[in-house]
Amino acid sequence: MSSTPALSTTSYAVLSLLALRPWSTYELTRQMDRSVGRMWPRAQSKLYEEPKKLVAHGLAEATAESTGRRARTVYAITDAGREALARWHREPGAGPVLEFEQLLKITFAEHGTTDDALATLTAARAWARAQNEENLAAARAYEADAGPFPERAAQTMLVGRFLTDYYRLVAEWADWATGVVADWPPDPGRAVAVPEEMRETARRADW
Amino acid sequence: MSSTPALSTTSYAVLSLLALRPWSTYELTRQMDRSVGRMWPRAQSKLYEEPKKLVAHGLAEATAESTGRRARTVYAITDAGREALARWHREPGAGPVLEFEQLLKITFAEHGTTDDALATLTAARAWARAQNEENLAAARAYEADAGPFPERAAQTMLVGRFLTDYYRLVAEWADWATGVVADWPPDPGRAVAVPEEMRETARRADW
DNA sequence: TTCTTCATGTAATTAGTTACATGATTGA
DNA sequence: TCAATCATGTAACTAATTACATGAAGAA
Repeated sequence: MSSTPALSTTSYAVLSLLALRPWSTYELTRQMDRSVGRMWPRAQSKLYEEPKKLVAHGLAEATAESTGRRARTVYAITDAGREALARWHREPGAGPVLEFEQLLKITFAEHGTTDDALATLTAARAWARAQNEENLAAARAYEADAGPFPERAAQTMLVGRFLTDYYRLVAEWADWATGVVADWPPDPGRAVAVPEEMRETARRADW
Repeated sequence: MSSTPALSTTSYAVLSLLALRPWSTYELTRQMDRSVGRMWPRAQSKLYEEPKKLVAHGLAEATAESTGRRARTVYAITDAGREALARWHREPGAGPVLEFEQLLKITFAEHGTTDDALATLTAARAWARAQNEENLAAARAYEADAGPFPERAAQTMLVGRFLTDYYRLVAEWADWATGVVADWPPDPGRAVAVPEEMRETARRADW
């Protein structure tokens, strides 16, 4: 009845990090940027709230520390927290949710110019390249046995494989689409679908 | 100063649909489910708000109709709306944002059991299969020249190709990961990364 | 004629982002 | 010693979701 608000997936994401080791809130935000944010992106300020919720539920403990006259809070998981995590893992979870503004623009390309569409595709390509940069660095680190949390390499590899293939998918799609759009007339409203590509698309959907 | 709230990507998504033809709000929600929702998923109630915002900005017009004693509202784009769309297309837009709870669970698989992880992967596989079902139906329809908005086939194909490859990526990843996890001991905390797969992951990231 | 599903909409709530503020540390 | 960046946190706001409500149309 009295209510600490219910736990969300974001709560479990933070709790999962706390299961690794204690972190200060700022450290959590950094870690989120690098790792978890790839599959569960959340704003920094959210990461200042969630640990408080975890404490209210008894899943984490807060310790007040200080650097000079400035306070900081370090959070650690509790036994109840580990149990809550285990329960969470027993549910299969939600499938991927994609938000892709650039793809939305391509969908309705006829309201812009062909050059607009090409620029959009170039931006998508650049995005994939930039994401992959960090990904590649991480992969190399693990190969050289220098990745963080080496005892978790098995899990990290599963995730790394997905992300790698995902970034590559975006890049390859953007390259292919650029080739297709390059043959469009200046007004995309007059573009005609290439029959061979239509067939190939249908073929790929058939598995 | 006085403020109709600013336009969001969701606003432009709705406006793009209105550029195709006028729709009632309910029709918009159906259309969103089938097409645009794949790359820009939004709750139904949102789609009742956005058109009002478009009207306030002068980008759409509302017409009150009725079915019996029940009112309904049909929205149509204005010339200013088309110009706004064209301006929107001049900006390259944001890259894809992924939210993938199942991948998050796999990342921290050590807090559940190996069976939990396998169940999560099975769910991911099923999700991809289900999504692809509709996708395949649409691809076949276009192949048979029976898709909606045939004059937009060129754009539809670009988008269809991305989604097809994306769903397939999820399925293939889930299959591969299932094979890997099947060899884990019951406690994923004791799982060891397969060196050959590590190398392959790094190799794939290198493009 | 009743049940179910389609169709239409609003209200309440929550999740999340943007913007701001400021102390500590480092390096030019 | 000043500027820049790292570290820490809150406040205000907005976007989005969940839940609800109810009329119309078609099926049993």
